[in-house]
Amino acid sequence: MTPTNWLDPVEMRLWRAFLTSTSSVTSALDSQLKAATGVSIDDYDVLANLSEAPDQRLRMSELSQTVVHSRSRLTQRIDRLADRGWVKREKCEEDARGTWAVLTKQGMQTLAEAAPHHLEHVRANFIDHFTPDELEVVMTALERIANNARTQ
Amino acid sequence: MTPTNWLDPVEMRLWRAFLTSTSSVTSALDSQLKAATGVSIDDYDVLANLSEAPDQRLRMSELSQTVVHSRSRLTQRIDRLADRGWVKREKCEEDARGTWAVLTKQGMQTLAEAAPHHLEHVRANFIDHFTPDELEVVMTALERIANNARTQ
DNA sequence: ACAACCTAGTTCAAATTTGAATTACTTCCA
DNA sequence: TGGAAGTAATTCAAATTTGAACTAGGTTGT
Repeated sequence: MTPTNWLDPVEMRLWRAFLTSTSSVTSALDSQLKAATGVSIDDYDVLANLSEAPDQRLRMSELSQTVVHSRSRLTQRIDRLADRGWVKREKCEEDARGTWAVLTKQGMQTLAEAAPHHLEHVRANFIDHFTPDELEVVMTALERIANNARTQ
Repeated sequence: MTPTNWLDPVEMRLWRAFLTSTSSVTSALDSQLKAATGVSIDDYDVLANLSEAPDQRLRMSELSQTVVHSRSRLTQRIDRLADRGWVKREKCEEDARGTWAVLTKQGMQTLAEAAPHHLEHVRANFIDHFTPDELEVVMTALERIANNARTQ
């Protein structure tokens, strides 16, 4: 076995900053969004992705990848969103194994009401702290990371 | 109420990249680490923070802030780590309400065994995808974000 | 000295997530 | 064409997280 390739101090700071910014930003946004609208950030993420998909629908497996949920976790989240009337399931014609998750009118409305609050908080907790230059660099780098993970 | 301050396309890409890179990197690292060592990434984070603290101990409330866990979540995580013999609790002399979470020798050993695997994966999934310039910029920006959240 | 308020940590039940097992289809290929 | 292997999604029980309520100390002002 090769000797451990420790992180140097700068690498370590980057990693720590990533871990901490990640969890503190999402936990702050989650409580703010829940308090204002009753929607969790994971719920919001599902609704937002559906709202932008063609015909406001995505296959369960595709949605589970975009929101980074395990299949069973997504199944159960869609159960709850369906209970609230924000999403419904439809059989998939092309593949009888498949299911579409479809955003309902009510779900669209909920999203529309939540969006202004949420975006305000996304700005306050995240976006507004970048300079324009940083924004570009960080975006590029994080897209590369996200992309790499997606294709693993 | 003021009109919604939507994210422009670049801001949106940054936000999406952050969300996705965040969850896919942590979920990949978590499964790799669990598979190799039986330690979750949250467990690891606790052990690593304790190992670097003076006298390998931190007050529950301080630890809960650094690992971004609610108090009850940390209480229960420490319960489980204590069951495994990796951490123990000690009464705090200065403040009778307080508790120290203390890394045990066994916990230190577990950490030492897990570290090489984990660091390798941190490199493969994250660090190695940055150029040196990006590394600096992203680190600075994310530290600002993390810091801001901490002092809210 | 004591009442009102704050802080540290835990407890408990309900909600959510995990992960292995299961069901029901599809695809591949001999 | 049939059966082995793969994919889509769900189910279920165990593990974890959430959040409100609680216990026990501290702190402050009068």
